[in-house]
Amino acid sequence: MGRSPCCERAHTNKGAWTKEEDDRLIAYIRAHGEGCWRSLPKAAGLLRCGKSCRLRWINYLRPDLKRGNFTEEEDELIIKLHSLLGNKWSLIAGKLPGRTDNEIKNYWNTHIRKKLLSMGVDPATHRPIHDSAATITAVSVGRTEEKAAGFGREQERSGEEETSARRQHHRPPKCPDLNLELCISPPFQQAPLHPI
DNA sequence: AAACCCACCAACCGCGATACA
DNA sequence: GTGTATCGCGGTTGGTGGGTT
Repeated sequence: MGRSPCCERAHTNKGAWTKEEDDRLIAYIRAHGEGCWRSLPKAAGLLRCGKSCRLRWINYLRPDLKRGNFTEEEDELIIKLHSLLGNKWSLIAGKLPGRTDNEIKNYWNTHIRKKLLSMGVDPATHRPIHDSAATITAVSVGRTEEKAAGFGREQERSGEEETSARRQHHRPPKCPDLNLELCISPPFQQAPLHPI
């Protein structure tokens, strides 16, 4: 037996969201709050699967989203956090109020990667590209050899990988020399939307 | 002006983790 | 303790718009 589909595909919309769908979703969450994504589409009168609703809300509709260009400070913070955490985009997003994991992931892949490469830094390992033995990193934060080897190999896109990052899923990063006070929490806490 | 290329980003997919019966 | 449903994450895809030839 396989995993059951997350939604009934025959009766769900796909692709770009319409204004009306956005409005419905916003209105529903304002009234009832987040949660129970599975049943939300039906309750909100949306022909979407719960996953899609959740993504749309988190990545686009949430009122506390910052949007707009990333600042230099945000750039540096992302690089720093990535050197420590690897592709743990949700954790990184947790340290950047108003930014989403998807947004940061996209930004990394389109901007920061190139920026680091142009600086001669391997975005996967945060080491100088032609200095394989060096322990110097692009950012001046402490990190261990073990982490350097374990993180960021995803960029090879060879199928053989995807592994290390995934295997470390939800495992706290080993950073004995740093206390970033990492915790899993929504990127930005505001007063609850729903009056309950 | 048209065709092509490229960068960006919203959205989807698959899977592991977690909750719950 | 086990099986199933649901959530949440990271990787990937595809549409679109802007730039270039």
